Amino acid sequence: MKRNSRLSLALHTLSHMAGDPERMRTSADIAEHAGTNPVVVRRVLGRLREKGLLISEKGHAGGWKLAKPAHDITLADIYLALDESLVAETDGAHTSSCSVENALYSRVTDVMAEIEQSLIERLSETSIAEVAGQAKPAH
Amino acid sequence: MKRNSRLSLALHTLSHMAGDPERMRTSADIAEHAGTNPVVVRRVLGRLREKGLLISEKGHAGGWKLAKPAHDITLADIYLALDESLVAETDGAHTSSCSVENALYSRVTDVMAEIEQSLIERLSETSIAEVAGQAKPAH
DNA sequence: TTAGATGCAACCCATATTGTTACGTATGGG
DNA sequence: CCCATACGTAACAATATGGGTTGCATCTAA
Repeated sequence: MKRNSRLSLALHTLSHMAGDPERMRTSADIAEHAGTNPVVVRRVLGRLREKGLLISEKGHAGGWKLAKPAHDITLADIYLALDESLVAETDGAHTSSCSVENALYSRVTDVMAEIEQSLIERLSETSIAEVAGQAKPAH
Repeated sequence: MKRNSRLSLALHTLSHMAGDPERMRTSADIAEHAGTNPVVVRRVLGRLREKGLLISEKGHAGGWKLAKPAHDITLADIYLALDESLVAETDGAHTSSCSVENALYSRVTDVMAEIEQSLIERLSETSIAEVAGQAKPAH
């Protein structure tokens, strides 16, 4: 991890929400707990709303809450919703006249894609409900 | 990958060197091939010299070349020499008063460390000699 | 009707990265 | 002995990104 106060903020916030899913939280409340700014909170959580993880409502009783059961939201869902790929090689083409570079590129790209995939698999094993201290549901 | 033209430059350059290990290359030559600046090349390759992967010499016949056989330099060696850890959580402490955050942090940190380790293992399976098209040496 | 909440745009500031110029230093050729 | 050549390094500009802040429009429930 590195440039991911976004990811930290999202993970932290949703894990808290998992502990009391019906409670509406305002961006101001969340920002205070996370030590940041309401606008920053809305920016980050807005991405998660677009991906269907959160619901936001305006007005008096407005705020944010989970869009589905906490057991159905994994750390991978949050990671993916923020588009923070480690591989980040969506370039596509990359045709160089240098054969060494091409050989290198395909090898490194393969490894990175593989690593990215294992990261997602590992993150998908944990739901925010578990992080919040709730037991894993029996299947 | 993302902010690593450094890593790309290093991998590309050393892979080329593997194809003709005795040839001394100047930073100007390397920069031209890589489409960048000689100073940038010296900056990046300087790190690899510190880690014992390269040798540089000043003066007339000066330049850069591999410090050891190409078969003994893996992609992981280069990755590690640049200190471009994906995990990058050398912070250490991280004691929060929030139990949810602590639980989350330890879980995510574990996963990231594990992923970083597999990346290094995968990269260490390929030497720059192989990228340059040379066969793997029989053990 | 209005207070309180999100949505969003427009900034400022800090940081990291890359490119560039300039100059010091070492080294080998002539 | 010169000096051209190449590295070593500092200093600075340009750019990109991220985060913080302010302001205002919009929606909604009390």
